[in-house]
Amino acid sequence: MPLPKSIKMNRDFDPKQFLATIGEGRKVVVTPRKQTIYTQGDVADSVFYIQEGKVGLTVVSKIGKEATLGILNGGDFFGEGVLAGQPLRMGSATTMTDCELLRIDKKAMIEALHREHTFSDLFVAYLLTRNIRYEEDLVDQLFNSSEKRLARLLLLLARFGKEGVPETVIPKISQETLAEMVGTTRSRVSFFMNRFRKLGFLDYDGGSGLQVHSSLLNVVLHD
Amino acid sequence: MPLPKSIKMNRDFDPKQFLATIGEGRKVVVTPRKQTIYTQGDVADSVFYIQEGKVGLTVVSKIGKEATLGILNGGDFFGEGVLAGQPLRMGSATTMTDCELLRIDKKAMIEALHREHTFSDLFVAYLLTRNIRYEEDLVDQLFNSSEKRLARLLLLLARFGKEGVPETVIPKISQETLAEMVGTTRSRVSFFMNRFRKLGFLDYDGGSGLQVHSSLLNVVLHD
DNA sequence: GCAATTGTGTGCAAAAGTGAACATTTTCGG
DNA sequence: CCGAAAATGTTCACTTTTGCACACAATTGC
Repeated sequence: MPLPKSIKMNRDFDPKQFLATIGEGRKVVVTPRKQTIYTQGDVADSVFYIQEGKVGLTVVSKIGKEATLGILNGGDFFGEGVLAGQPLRMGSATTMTDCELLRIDKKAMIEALHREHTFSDLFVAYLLTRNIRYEEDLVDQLFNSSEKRLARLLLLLARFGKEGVPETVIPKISQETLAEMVGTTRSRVSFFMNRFRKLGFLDYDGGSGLQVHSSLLNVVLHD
Repeated sequence: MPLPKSIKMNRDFDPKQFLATIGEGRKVVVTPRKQTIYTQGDVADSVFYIQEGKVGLTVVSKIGKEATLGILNGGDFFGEGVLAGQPLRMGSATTMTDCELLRIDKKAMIEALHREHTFSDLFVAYLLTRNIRYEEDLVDQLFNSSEKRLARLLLLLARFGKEGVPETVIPKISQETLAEMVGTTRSRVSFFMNRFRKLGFLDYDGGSGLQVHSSLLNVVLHD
């Protein structure tokens, strides 16, 4: 096998081949949307891999405030903290769409990582991109105002479709969730969303999703 | 080899044994403190491993604001973004003490990860703990006020020595750096530091390091 | 279809945080 | 030991953010 130029995330990875590399201790889980996969505080003993669908990761603070740490897609892992020895889930995982997940026992996961390079690479690639994303999110929090953070989030959500397309539709997401991701209050999100709309940076009218004019919204970020 | 219960960070890892597993493309680098290892925007072609010393990671925003993303210690890696295909350094790395680093070419790193399970485990363990730390930092930013964030940071810095010791000395770190890590202004840090001192949560008098009374400072976090 | 829930648009006072100024105090190289 | 440079303490006007409140949509589940 030729040595790769970098450790690549292979999103066209064939699930069936993948399944074959793990013997016991793995199970396909199919869930409808808005289903809880695990809850903050649960005993942790497995890692999940998303074959299909979107999963949201959230945390609740001592005083009941809620934060959304990220939205994961097909090809992503979650609950991997258990591999570092975390005995309990530090947050909750909920499906945001109908999902097909792969639940892998901790033991089977460690075994698979040792046995299959393809799989190990896939996992390391995921960890690296996740690290980069967390770092970017942290920098965003440290540098930017809530208005800019919201603009960035909308751009990130929009870019999930295609590259280079000037405007994209964002599925459907409540201002409450946006607020939890940006780290601000819902009223603030409502205020900025209306501002962006008035400035023509995006369109929405209660119904369905919202249309983001990326090139225009970008102006907010770069001041 | 028996299968481990979890992927453990092995901080007693023998550097010499480690060196042996990597052929060409690795080099021991010895630097005095306050030395720049790489700067934001540099072309990236290698990963670093800290054998000895402390390294700070910083980022500068477009408007010149500076943030410190973390302080790494012996056994940590940095610059690993290159493995995910990042062509340029997204931040700067600077030694905070005299350091002994291992510089590993990207190619040699990927090779080593494929060849040596011990090394691969070490790296994956590092990525996992780093992920957890970033996640915690992000949650901290989303939930807590700057006073609490400062308290948490001081507790984290203090705990680096021993476990269970009620009070510990933090080396020496400027309020400026603390501010960059907490994500606030220096004047604010000065204000809170004095408050903590008046309340007897910590001691310092210009000179040397500062003494943190962990159990007392903990009160700030838990309100 | 209707009631109950969930989402949105506003306004506003109080709290938190910023940024810049200026006075001291410490550190450190020579 | 001295003076410059770095670090710290303090103040203050100004901005941002929060945490409510309340009035209306829009959606969902009987």
